[in-house]
Amino acid sequence: MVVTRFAPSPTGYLHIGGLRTALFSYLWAKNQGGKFVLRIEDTDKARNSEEATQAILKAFEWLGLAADGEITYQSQRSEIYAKYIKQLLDEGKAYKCYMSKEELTELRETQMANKERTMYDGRYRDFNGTPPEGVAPVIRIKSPKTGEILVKDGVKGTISFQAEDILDDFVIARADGAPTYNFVVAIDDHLMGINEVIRGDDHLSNTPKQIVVYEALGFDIPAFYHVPMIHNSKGKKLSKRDGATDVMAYKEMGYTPQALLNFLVRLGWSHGDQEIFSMDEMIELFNPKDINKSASIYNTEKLDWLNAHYIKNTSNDALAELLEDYGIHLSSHDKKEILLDALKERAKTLKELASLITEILTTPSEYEAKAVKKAFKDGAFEVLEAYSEKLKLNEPHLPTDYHALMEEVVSEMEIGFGKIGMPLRVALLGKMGGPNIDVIMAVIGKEETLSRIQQAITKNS
RNA sequence: GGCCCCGUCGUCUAGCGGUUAGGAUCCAUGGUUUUCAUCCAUGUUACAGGAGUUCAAUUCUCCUCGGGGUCACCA
Repeated sequence: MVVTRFAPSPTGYLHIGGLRTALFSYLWAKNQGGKFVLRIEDTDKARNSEEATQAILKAFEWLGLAADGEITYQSQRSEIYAKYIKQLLDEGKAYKCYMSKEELTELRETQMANKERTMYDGRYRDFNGTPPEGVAPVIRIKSPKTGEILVKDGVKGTISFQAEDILDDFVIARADGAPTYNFVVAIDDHLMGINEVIRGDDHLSNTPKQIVVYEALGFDIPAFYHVPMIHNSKGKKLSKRDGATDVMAYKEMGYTPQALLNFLVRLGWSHGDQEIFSMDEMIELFNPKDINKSASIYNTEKLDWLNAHYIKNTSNDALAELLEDYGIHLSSHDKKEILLDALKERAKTLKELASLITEILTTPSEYEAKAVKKAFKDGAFEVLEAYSEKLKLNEPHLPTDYHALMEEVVSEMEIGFGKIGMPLRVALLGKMGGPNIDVIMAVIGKEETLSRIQQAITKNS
């Protein structure tokens, strides 16, 4: 069974890049009928926080991505790691290194001065003398000094590293006993049964080290898929400084989970010419072998388009529910259908939709000068008065009813349709743009329409 | 700097030796709309460069250039 994972370190909110690798992992697990598990890498007490973990979980919840099984916290597994450290020590595959931090720094500086690769020189690898006083040792693993390390990657192909180029006896446990990242990752992935690792390609150069750990421990090496980075417009790795990378900020901006996920799945992955993917389609069609090799630049133009698309194609009931989070309560509004039908194709975001709704439902407090100048001229008020009179004598309900009354006025006064449309629009909204006027009137009703017309005339004569 | 990865329209991408290099987005223009938006149509724009292999290279190989990632007792 395929088991994939998402393993964030809780140092902050969930960002776009993390979400995309999480999505890929999720989709592939589901596609394979496997499991997608979540592991919180909270070994660095200084930088981690419980709030960050909660923020990540909250984002997952908003997006509807659920992890299978219990969440694993590395901070609760120290005895497991200690056991493996002891095992490697006992087997002679790891050793204690008594080099002080000062000595290490000194070594590095010398190497840099000689333009050599900075690496640990292995001075305690075969040490069996008396350890120096007052130095708490770190544990280092014995890495191969020569030879080829092959990383079989499902995205990039097989990558070859030379041990002498990249490896040294790296630290697997700090002086305080805490294990390091490359060590625990290998252990956890193995223990959690993870056999397909999908992660950012910034981890590619870590992989040989993890392979060293896998081999020392006799574990099977999982399949790797290193997905390219998402870059900012400057071509650099997307970071928190690049504006909205907090996934939850997208909710605030009015994006739907569906649009965000669809946007992300197409960043670095494609299925022919298809642009729109439902969650079911993503699951059915996703395959990590189709992931791109090159990094992509983060640009939200397409996200806006997708979001508009999904808003247009969401049922009014569902929209009304989504709008609750944006301060719009429509569930009991009797003209909900008419209103949403008219507005949902005009908004790129739910936030925009919310403000469009507010705009219509609120009596205008002011009138745009330009609109007034253009609409309220030569006899415009007479036409408005005529329409008011017509309204008072009728009981219109639907947009078509209001429209019919407009037609009557137009034909009785022998004027063009523009002579009533424009003034009415400005009277109702205070500006030029907007949805069909008959729709607006039907939504706000006869009384409010009459009152807005009167107010417009009073305030603008 | 060492090591590793990458390089098709501005952006997201299709392509997997022979294509008028396709789609989407963006932008522009036209149509629809009393307005705006939607929608529809049309259009501008790309194989980083150079060698080689081949009857034929965007596609395969090498080099150059460009970009990125990584080199911790951080994850």
